[in-house]
Amino acid sequence: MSSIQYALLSLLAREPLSGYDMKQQMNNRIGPFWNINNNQLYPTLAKLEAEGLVELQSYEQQESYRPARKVYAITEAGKEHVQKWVIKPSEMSTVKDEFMLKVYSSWLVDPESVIPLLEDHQRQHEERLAAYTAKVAEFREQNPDLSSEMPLFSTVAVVEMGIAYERSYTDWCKQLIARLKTSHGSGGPTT
Amino acid sequence: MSSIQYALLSLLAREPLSGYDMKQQMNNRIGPFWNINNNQLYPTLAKLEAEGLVELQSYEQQESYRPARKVYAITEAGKEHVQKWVIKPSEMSTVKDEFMLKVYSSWLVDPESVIPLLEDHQRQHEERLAAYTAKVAEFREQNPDLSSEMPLFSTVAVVEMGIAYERSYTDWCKQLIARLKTSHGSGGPTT
DNA sequence: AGATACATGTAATACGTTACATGATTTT
DNA sequence: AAAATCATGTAACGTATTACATGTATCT
Repeated sequence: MSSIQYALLSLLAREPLSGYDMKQQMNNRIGPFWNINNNQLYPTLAKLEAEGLVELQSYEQQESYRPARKVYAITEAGKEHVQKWVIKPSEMSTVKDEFMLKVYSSWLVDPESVIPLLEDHQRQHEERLAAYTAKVAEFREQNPDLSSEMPLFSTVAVVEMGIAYERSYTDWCKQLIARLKTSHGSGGPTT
Repeated sequence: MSSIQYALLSLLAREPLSGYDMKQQMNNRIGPFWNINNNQLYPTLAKLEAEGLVELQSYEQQESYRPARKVYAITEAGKEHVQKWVIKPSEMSTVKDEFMLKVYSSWLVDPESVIPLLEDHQRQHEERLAAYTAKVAEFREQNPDLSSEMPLFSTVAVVEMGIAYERSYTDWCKQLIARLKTSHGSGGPTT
């Protein structure tokens, strides 16, 4: 079974959701570590339903022009499936960051051209860092005593990895920009 | 043009290599941020050659039972292609870490089962951290005055991101393990 | 006036993974 | 005796991306 199926089950293990909801949550909550698109979402949901891991909980007819909202819930079998998967040892994943590939070839171009790219990525990662930091603060305020059997405990853990990741990325960008600026200055005058 | 093509060009921009060499380097040097397998490698190389971005530099016949070693070099067109790609602004990539998905669902299982998984990942990431740290030290010793137009400058930059990433991951594992242990202790006695 | 939100879904294409195939030499 | 190293490549399958399709209400 593929990761995307577990991703959907992980969301449904917390509360019943529609496909639309799942997409929102995935791109907002597990956001830094997974994402999904429609063409994976709907067939995967159908597959999970056929396997008896999720079931249609309600079929709310909307304003007629809009498709009916199909809310799914995880089944007992689905929950057990997730539990078995969680405790199964796994290897580290490869990151696959195209920007790192670019940095690996950045010696081929003028530092003047690389610095704006790094500044742009720094900004992007700083934005996400701020968003995650705010989110964790909000969660902790909501519930100061998190214990490991609460869904929010795990949510916070994942967002905290997001924070650590974004902070590292931001710091690394800053450091490399500084290094490129001095390395550029000692290279020779441009004017 | 896909990332994998740029990955191969990025390697060949530094020195001529065989397909086999490229695979080794990718799984060792840009390792944390990209990887490749044979079925992508050889057709992609053929495609790059057809597009005139790389060319066959030599065709060394080996011990007869072994296929001839085909060494490729980047062309001027290939180099320009890489340069244009490097300075093109790009979005952040999504990480897609299956382990984070598991942590997101870890509230469903006993902390006693989660701790070993975290310890295992901590160990894996610590190992890579040590390897990258040693590599950077070696690079810096080889050449203490790195300037931005040297390939090694970029190599070091990428490996340093690797170090930052592995350190964050390791620290996060440690912190979460500690938190699970206290959270577990306060949960109630098992014996 | 145009973009965004809601809500489902499909078609076509591109990309990635696992396993297989050859085959002697060297290391464990 | 078994596994890894070198070195190329292919077959089959599974996963992911982009774009499209429907259709109104509301926000900018």
